[in-house]
Amino acid sequence: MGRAPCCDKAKVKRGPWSPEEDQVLRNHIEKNGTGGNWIAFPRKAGLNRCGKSCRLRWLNYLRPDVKRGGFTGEEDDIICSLYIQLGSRWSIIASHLRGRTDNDVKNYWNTKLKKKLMATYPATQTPAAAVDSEANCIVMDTVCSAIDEHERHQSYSTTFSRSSSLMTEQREVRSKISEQEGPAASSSTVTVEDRRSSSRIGYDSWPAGEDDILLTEFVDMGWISELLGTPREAAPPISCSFSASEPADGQLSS
DNA sequence: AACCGCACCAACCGCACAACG
DNA sequence: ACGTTGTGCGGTTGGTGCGGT
Repeated sequence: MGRAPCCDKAKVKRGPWSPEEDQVLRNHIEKNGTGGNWIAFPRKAGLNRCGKSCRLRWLNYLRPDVKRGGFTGEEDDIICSLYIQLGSRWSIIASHLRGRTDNDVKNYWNTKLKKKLMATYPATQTPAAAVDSEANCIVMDTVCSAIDEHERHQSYSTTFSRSSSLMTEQREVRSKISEQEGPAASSSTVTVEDRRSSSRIGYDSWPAGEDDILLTEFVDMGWISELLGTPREAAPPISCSFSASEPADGQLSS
């Protein structure tokens, strides 16, 4: 037996909210707050709506800090970058964008951003950015696998196998550290160096408890802006070497 | 003017998980 | 420890508007 529904769907109003309903909901929250119980909320507020519907309406539309209007190039970058790292964790992605809701971000990705990227990088095309910079190679590979794990990743797997092997390598290092030091100590750091100058251009730690390393933290995501038609200064071609290393405090042995 | 297809986005649905008794 | 309930989330649907024919 499944769980009981949160409300009687035959009795509550559904569909688009009227301005009057919006006003009732807004007024009640301004005076009393949400009350900490959305199921009971519509009865208290005098709305003939499902509690979940009230919650959604407030969070996605009526909240005073909800930002309306088009997404900026900077927001595009953030969404792409986080999607690469996290996948469709829309609530987390939205939390990095002031005033945007998970529903907004999800709709924007599904209707616009994904199509833009797919159109810019058909499976048969070798991205110029990838030729110039290994850093961008890695990002591109991850984008492809994130957008379409089967077709795209296979298309690029030969050219960009580096990122896959790198991820595997990182997991193996972490696994070894865990074996030696225990799960609590299973953290490491990763540096990215410019081979020409041997200078460090990227750095991140890999804290215990994190499932995956966030490689894209290191690389300039500006190329995504270029793809999407919001140009910014192009990153110079850089050769990168990735290596797992001990944290600065040297507590761990590899 | 009417129709059609498409894009957009608000809203819904169902599931997983957390909180609580 | 377990069952119940509320919340949050991601996937999906359906209404609306707009452009093309």
